[in-house]
Amino acid sequence: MTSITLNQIKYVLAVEKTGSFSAAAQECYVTQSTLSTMIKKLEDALDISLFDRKQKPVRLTEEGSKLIAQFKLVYRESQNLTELVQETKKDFFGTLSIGVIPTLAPYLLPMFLDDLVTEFPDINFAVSEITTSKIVEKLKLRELDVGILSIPIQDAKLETISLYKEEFLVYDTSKSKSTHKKYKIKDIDINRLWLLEESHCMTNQIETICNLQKSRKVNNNLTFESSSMLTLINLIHKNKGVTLLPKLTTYQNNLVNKKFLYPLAPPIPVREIGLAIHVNFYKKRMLKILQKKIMQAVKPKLDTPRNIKVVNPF
Amino acid sequence: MTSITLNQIKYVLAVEKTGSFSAAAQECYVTQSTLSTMIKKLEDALDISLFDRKQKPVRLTEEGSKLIAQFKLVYRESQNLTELVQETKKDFFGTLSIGVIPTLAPYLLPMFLDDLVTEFPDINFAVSEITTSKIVEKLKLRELDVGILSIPIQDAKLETISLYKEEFLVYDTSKSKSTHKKYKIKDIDINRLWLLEESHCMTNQIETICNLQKSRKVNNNLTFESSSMLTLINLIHKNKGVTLLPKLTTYQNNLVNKKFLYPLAPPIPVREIGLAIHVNFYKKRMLKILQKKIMQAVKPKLDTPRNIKVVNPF
DNA sequence: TTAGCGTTATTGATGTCATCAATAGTAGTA
DNA sequence: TACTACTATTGATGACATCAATAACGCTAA
Repeated sequence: MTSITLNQIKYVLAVEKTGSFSAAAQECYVTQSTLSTMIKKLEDALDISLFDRKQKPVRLTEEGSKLIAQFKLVYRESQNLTELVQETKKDFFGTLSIGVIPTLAPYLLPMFLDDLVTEFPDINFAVSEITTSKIVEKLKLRELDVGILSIPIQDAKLETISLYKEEFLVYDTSKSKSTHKKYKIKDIDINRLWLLEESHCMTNQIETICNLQKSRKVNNNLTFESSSMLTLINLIHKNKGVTLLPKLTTYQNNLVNKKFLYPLAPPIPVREIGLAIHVNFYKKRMLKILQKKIMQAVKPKLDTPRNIKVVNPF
Repeated sequence: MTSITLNQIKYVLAVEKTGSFSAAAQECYVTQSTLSTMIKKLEDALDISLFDRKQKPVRLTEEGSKLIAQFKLVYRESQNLTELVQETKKDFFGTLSIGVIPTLAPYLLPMFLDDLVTEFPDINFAVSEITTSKIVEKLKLRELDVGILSIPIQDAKLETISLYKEEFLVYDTSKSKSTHKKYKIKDIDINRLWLLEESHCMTNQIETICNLQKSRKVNNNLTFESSSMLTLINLIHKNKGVTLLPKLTTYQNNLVNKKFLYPLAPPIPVREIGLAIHVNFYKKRMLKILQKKIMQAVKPKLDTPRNIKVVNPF
């Protein structure tokens, strides 16, 4: 024996309201025969006649009258559940912990974070600036919800969502802009190349672009290790050095002097930035919001060149 | 998009309670895969993850936690509805209007009515003693719920339920019992035959049994019209008359002298008594109760002879 | 590191149920 | 009697729930 369904209840209430099977069927967007069959099926299951069809309009039986209030209550509460679901989906609440790599945080976060925090006041955003390896580790331990980093990353337990592609520009303080139209990779004076310490993907990416060997030293008697873009750029200024900068790092960045920026010749090396989550991450809707906010903030500031080469961060 | 079903709610509550999909599946008497699929289906429809499967035991998500109380409420109210249905089926309430023919009422009603009224105090029994034609008319007008009468009756709008068959006995006050073993139809002295007025089925039945013509007078200068069995029998006593009596009229009836009763030879004429209702009568459960009560009261008091002939009441 | 175990997810086949179109049946009216 | 409006019934079909089998995953012990 099958139990009462909410659909059947809906049909019963429609007949009670309209006093007509055919009108009720219209209200429920089914045919009259469907509604007739389903109400009969319910009556048979209950072993109770709910309606007296011979009366015009159709009326409840005495037994039907005794039950109708409870039918209404069940249906109302199920509607309340549906409404509560919709409200729950509208309201974002809880905590979203975000890890951002240091070569992104200073330029990307200001682009969207204030807007995000304002629009979703009930969400507790916990943002930390950590390297890719830390992000991966914490994601896997489920101590972090989402990372914003350079992709692809290869880990079976993680999943990534692409946000945008960002070209590398040459930042060469030894030259003036009028000298070169397009800077070729081979034009880079690797003896003046400055990089962040090795835990940064961007470092790996630049080394890949320039075909550099690992464990390279800048000068014969100097080992430079810093995680700070600020330090890096100031040293470049002082020593007429050169490095590669992702395009967004140069956007509205007073630290970077535009006259030392050179686009590279195609295929233009780019880094791809995305979100990373654990495969069983369940706050999917917050993720979507984050994704949307970032892309909305970034897209107007980036062209997407045609002839590009995504540089692997490892 | 399909809406939430009570079955899905049941599954969700079982998982919330047990903290395990497989345990919940057992509780719901379905396989784990069914339960897993259906909960996933619900989550997809709602676009909300209700459970965090990675925790052991399985736990509600924050969103799930916000919704679970309402899930419980809907389910509880649907259970309340089911319980109310069962209660409604147990309780008999309202009015049952019963029409009984006069040749039955005096002997049949005392057999079961007190028992019936006592057992179902919430039912309002409205019993009236009226002839078959009045019963038929009122049934069709829906002014009467059920008639107790001699069947068959032919009417497309009515439906009958057989209760029992009741043999006719000869009641002949001119003879002593030792004279005849079995009374034959042809032995009836039709000149001393007394009958009720013509609106009574029993009168028609006796005339059919005895092959009498209609509009017959008892005596040359006397027209006898009465609806009262009491009058009939008293006149028979006074005039050494004869009539046919259904067997139940003779049961524990001090008015009838047993020594004047004679069984008839086979094929024994019988009248069949039954219930009549309108085809759209909906108080079926009360009807069943009435049927049961009558048959329980009558059956021990009637043998069912083998060689019988049902006499049509018309 | 591997094997084993317990648990959840997925998939294809199958049974069950809801639905519709067509039509029968009913009652009322002109 | 014909027509109309309404409810019931029936067979075909599409949608859905279910199961068996197996994959995938995580944990633990050897």
